[in-house]
Amino acid sequence: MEEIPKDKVTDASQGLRAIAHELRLSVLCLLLDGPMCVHELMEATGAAQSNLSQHLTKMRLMGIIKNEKRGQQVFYRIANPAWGDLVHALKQIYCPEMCAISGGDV
Amino acid sequence: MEEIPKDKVTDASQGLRAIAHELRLSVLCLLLDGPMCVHELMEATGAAQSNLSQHLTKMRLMGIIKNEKRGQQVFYRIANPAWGDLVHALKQIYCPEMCAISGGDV
DNA sequence: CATTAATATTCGCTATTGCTAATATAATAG
DNA sequence: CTATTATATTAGCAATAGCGAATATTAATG
Repeated sequence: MEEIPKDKVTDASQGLRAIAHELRLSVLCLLLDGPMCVHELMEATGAAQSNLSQHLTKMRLMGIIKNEKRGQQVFYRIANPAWGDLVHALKQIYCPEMCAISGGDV
Repeated sequence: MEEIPKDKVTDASQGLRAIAHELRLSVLCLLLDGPMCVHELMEATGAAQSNLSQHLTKMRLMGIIKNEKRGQQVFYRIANPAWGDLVHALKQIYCPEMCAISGGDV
């Protein structure tokens, strides 16, 4: 494997912390399907408004998601599509049966 | 995208927490190249023995790594190779220049 | 058995995280 | 301007995480 410079490991570990939370990971997964506004995320997750807002702020400050104001609503979207690959890898680990691996030697 | 059951999101977020730390992520990356014993990890990371041991224990309890005793040494290895894919996705996000994507439409 | 090397565990402390309740801001409607 | 809706921010607290120092355990060696 490639050597990763120390400061990149620092960045990456901080990025991981930003999604290493049940609610924040749920939000990330939801946003993989496209942008959503806060109250849509509230309904989808069942989270309290203040709590959700704080988590969204944290993810935004860590560069995971971006926001865009439209009228009185704020839409959030994933900043880098590569997070989709990471979530996919996570699925392979925690719900392999969902990934339905067609061909692979054990 | 596929819907992920809530309990799987819980598991996955806990798994992420287990690697969302600079030292633990470093250990994960090191172990991607193969098993290592504790003092090798100490040298490679520069971490204090007690501290490293605590982090290894945490990762082991979370099922990220496994250990095997050989003599008075304990070797650690990654429990699921799919963590390599996840680290790869992380590299795409935090050090894209290292991934040297050959062909890809922007 | 005594010593040393490798690793794990416990303790005490500080720092960080996560949550709720309350309050603030901003846009829109009337 | 007032009220309402959508979202953000702040404060205060409980829970968790992370660290070093000290101690315990386990295996090898003499």
